[in-house]
Amino acid sequence: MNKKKSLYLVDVSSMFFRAFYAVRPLSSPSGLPVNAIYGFLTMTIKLLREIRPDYIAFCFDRPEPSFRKDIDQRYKANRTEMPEDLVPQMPWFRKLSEALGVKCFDKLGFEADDLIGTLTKLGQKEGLDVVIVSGDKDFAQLINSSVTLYDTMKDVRYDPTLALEKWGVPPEKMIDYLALVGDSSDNVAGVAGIGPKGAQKLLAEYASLEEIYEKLPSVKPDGTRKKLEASRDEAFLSKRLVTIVQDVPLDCSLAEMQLHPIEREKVLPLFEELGFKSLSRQLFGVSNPAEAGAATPTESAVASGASASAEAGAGASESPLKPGPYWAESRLEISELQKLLATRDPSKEIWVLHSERGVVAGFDGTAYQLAGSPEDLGRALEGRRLSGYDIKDFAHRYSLGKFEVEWDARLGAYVEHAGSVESIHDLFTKYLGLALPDLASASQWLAWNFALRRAIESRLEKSNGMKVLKELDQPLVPVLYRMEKRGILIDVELLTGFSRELATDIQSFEAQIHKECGEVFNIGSPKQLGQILFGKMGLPSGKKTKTGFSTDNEVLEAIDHPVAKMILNWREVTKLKSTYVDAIPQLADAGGRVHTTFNQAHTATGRLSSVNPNLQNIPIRTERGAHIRKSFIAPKGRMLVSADYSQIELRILAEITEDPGLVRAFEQGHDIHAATAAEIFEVPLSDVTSEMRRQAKAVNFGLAYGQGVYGLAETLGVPRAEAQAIILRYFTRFAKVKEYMTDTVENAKKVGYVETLFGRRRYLTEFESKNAAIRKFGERAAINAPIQGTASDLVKKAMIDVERVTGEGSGLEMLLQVHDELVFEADEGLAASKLQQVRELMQGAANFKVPLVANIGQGPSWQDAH
DNA sequence: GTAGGGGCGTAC
DNA sequence: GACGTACGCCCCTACT
Repeated sequence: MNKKKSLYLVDVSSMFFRAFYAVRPLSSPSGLPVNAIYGFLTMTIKLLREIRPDYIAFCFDRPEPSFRKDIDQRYKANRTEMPEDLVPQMPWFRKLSEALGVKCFDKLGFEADDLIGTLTKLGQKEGLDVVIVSGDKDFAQLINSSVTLYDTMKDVRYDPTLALEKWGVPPEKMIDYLALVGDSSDNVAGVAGIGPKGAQKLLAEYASLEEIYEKLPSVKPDGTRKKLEASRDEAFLSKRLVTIVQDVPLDCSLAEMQLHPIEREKVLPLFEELGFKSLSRQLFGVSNPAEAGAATPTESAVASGASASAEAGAGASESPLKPGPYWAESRLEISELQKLLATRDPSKEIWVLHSERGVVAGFDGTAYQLAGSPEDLGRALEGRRLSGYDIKDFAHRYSLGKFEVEWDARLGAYVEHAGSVESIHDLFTKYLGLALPDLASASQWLAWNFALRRAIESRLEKSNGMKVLKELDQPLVPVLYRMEKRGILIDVELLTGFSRELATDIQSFEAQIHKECGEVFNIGSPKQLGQILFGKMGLPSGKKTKTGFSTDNEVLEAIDHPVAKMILNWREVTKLKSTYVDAIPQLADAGGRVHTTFNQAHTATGRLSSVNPNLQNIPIRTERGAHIRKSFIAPKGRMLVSADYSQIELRILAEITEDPGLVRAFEQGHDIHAATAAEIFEVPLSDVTSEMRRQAKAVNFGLAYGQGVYGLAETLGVPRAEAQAIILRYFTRFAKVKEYMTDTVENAKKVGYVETLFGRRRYLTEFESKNAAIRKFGERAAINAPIQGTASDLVKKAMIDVERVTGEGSGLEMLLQVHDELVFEADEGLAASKLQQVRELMQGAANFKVPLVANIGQGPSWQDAH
């Protein structure tokens, strides 16, 4: 888990070219185009803060031609002129690099590649891990056991093994490979007619270009020998051109390449000139560091047993890199860790932090850099109370057993401000105003994590978010961890068979559609489909999208032509096949179980989301969809159990609004849609027709989303006036609901956020927009978030309660959460009282006036459990 | 070859 | 523009 020091060598030209194309046109206050500069800075900052090299150098090409032009006049002669908007940005790359404290190199007569080659050699001599940052495959020739090539765009690090896999030749043959293949972007000819495959074949047999030509007579007299003969001179010339020079006379020492702290007084004026306000904020936090909440990282008051001699370290405003050593530091074998913890109170907090540099553990005033096997770490932490960042992820990485969460910074930040929380680096910036906290040592890692905790907690206290964090999100972590670890069994054979059936269906639909349309085209391309249906066939087109005709379900359903039906069928089957039937088995483990990951710090409302695979959108509504639920099964001797809340969001709407009509309907246990229909159509419950109920149901569904007249009219397929009338009657009968909507929006505009009944906040900035559509969107989100969010809080609470009476050894284990539904695996002979207990815990998850109702079903598959 | 936006469709 | 919250597939574009 401990590493050699690293030297990062960056090929700057490849970086800014990528940046130029990747970032939309931007200009500075003075009109200078700055998109490439902006992209370059984003990439650089990311590299500095997330990778944190020990040494780093940026290498630049010079505008003058290099020695390669003297070897061959054609070299790089095919290069198109630099884009007009990039030219004035050129001087800035170097200026900014230097301001950021990065050593820069260029040299007349040489290219960046040669400087990188030379510095690579230097780094190796010094015993460093050298990482070349570039997307250019030419550098593969430099790869060896201590040199890797890092393509930031693809986030791949090529070591000798990966390089062999990628280019089919080992790094030491890469020069010969390039000489054979050539490089069209540099106008290096190579051997005409020989491409990657041919070169790989040759180099599998021969050691080098020289050997190939020495033994040319032994090369098979197929086309290859002729091609080689014809291009002999080009091949050797190419080899000279692609060989990176490793002994450029450079006067430099390693010390100069040490990563320096960013000096804000050098950088800020440049950023200001360029108009990079957001980058300034990102790098340095708010302009007044005092506002950042914790510019002075001191020891967290809650940390158990931490060094008592903590003193305030330097504030971010003085030096963003030194939190000061608050903790003693030591290296520790995990076997030793186990001994150390043996006599320690398990309820006392232990910090655990995972990073590229390994694991840091912290307790009793000491930060330990751990060494040893991941499994041993899992055992050593059994039954402990943990603090860190993304503990669920940590638990999976180190196969934890039982544990509790004292503090999870990812969740803390999420509860503090709902919305996607991805990296801890963003949190350092957001809460501490730090661009580059120095995290080189275990104690520094811990010290900054303490500071981060203090900063987030102080905001949580102000917003009353602590309760949500401590009572809902943190206790949920071990529950979700176990659910993910268990996974759910799928019937792979059933899916395989279904996949074949779907393939046949797809073929037949395709044939019919192509015949009907009179030509073969890609039905999956909305563009082609639109042209055929609305252009060629003249069918009635409906809506437009940004790029052309809309071909969505709604439009197709309105078309009275057999081909429209066929396309709808085709869509359904291809969707099911590609998204579910074929994709899910690929994610199953050896035992046929799939393990989703619940993202607990992502949605705007507090809901969970599910990825890899998403098991929260498994089809259910159509007949074919139900087939897919059939393939989620329980193992022999067990059953699947599904427990879902009935009408949870409408009940919450009733609870929040205290609307007497709505509350009464639930208290009396009426069919809520029928009861709503009775109210809005002013008929006795017994006289409600199915059409009235259908309309009321649509109104009920639309309500929580802030649906308007237009939307309801669309859903119901009635004129706007009629939809308007229905809504009007609804709001007359359920006046408190109307009041809630008005009040919520008004209050949200005033305070900038909305809250769930549990106190979870969602901040809304849409009201400040000049765009009316965006403001309207904010209003609907304000109406919806408390409802959806309260439901989500409630289910989280239920899960925590339920897990206390279920889990390993109980005969009933929770596997999935689908917003208002919990899915379990149960022993076949499980006592009915156990399920009743689950039901009651769900119904009692909150102390509401409105009754909560949960229904439980069971069966051999998820489909049957409903 | 590939990354990202767009279109679309699935769930609650 | 018109219904909230998600994830993920395929297509297309514009880059390498």
